[in-house]
Amino acid sequence: MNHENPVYKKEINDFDLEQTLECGQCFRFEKIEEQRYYVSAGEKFLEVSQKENIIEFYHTTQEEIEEYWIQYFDMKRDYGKIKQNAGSVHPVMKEVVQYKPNIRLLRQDPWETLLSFIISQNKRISHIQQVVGNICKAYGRQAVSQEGLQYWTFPTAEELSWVTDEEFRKCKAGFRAPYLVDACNKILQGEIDLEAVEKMDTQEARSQLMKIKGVGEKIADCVLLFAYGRYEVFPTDVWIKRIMEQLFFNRRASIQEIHEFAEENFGGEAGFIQQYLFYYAKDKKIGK
DNA sequence: AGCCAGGAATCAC
DNA sequence: GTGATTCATGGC
Repeated sequence: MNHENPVYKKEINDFDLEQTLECGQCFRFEKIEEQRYYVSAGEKFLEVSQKENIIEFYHTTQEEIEEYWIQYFDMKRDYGKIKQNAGSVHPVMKEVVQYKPNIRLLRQDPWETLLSFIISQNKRISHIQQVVGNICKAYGRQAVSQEGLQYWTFPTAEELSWVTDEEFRKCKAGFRAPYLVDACNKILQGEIDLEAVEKMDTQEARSQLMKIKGVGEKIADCVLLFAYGRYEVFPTDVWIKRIMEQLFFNRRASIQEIHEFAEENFGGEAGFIQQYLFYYAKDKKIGK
């Protein structure tokens, strides 16, 4: 591999590659060494590395970088400002931000994000990765990167149209297998149009996604945040619930209470703050 | 061995 | 409407 000549090289602040890829928002990455990864996303593939505040891309083209990866890594956003705001919305958030969460919100493909987060329910990140990988290997297409490395694309709804409950179980999807079948059916029959969701307001978009079996509020919000850039949503899983109870409530709180609190206090940056809290909670093993 | 995982469907009340 | 139980699988 020619590591002297990246296709793209950029100085960028408030960005940690490892944190960004391994924080549980995406699942198709492979660590090569410290701060060097293969990343698959939709039908695309990339090698990316970081040294200090320099990010480098390999196995891609200038054109693909401009039309895809810049947006994927949300590279044009000033995360210094985001963190500054996050630290000032509430006294407790200062500590969370001082914990150096240099996570960027990836802008991912809606279909891949939807299926990945259906799989995610009641699973740990490493296991989600396994199942998503199994599905790509079984039903995606084999492709070759710019520098001749083989990888698997994420299968489209069409490519999954013949896949049964049983077949998804062979990929270790378990009880989520029928949910995946339902997602494929609703997309293929046009009952849900993932492109149309882009234009809907967030409430309507959420209720569209929740028509799919196995998609509740939390998974819908993950898709809205990670694929549609709806930064006002606040996906509330077990970790977020625990950390919110500990930092802001000092008691048990319902999901609804937490959402209301996030809306009032975090506003349009709730999604970023959610990622910071998730990182903080997991790293400090809150509630474990 | 038993517990739990970036939850949601289902049933009980 | 809320609360407990169940779901498939793997890792600690």
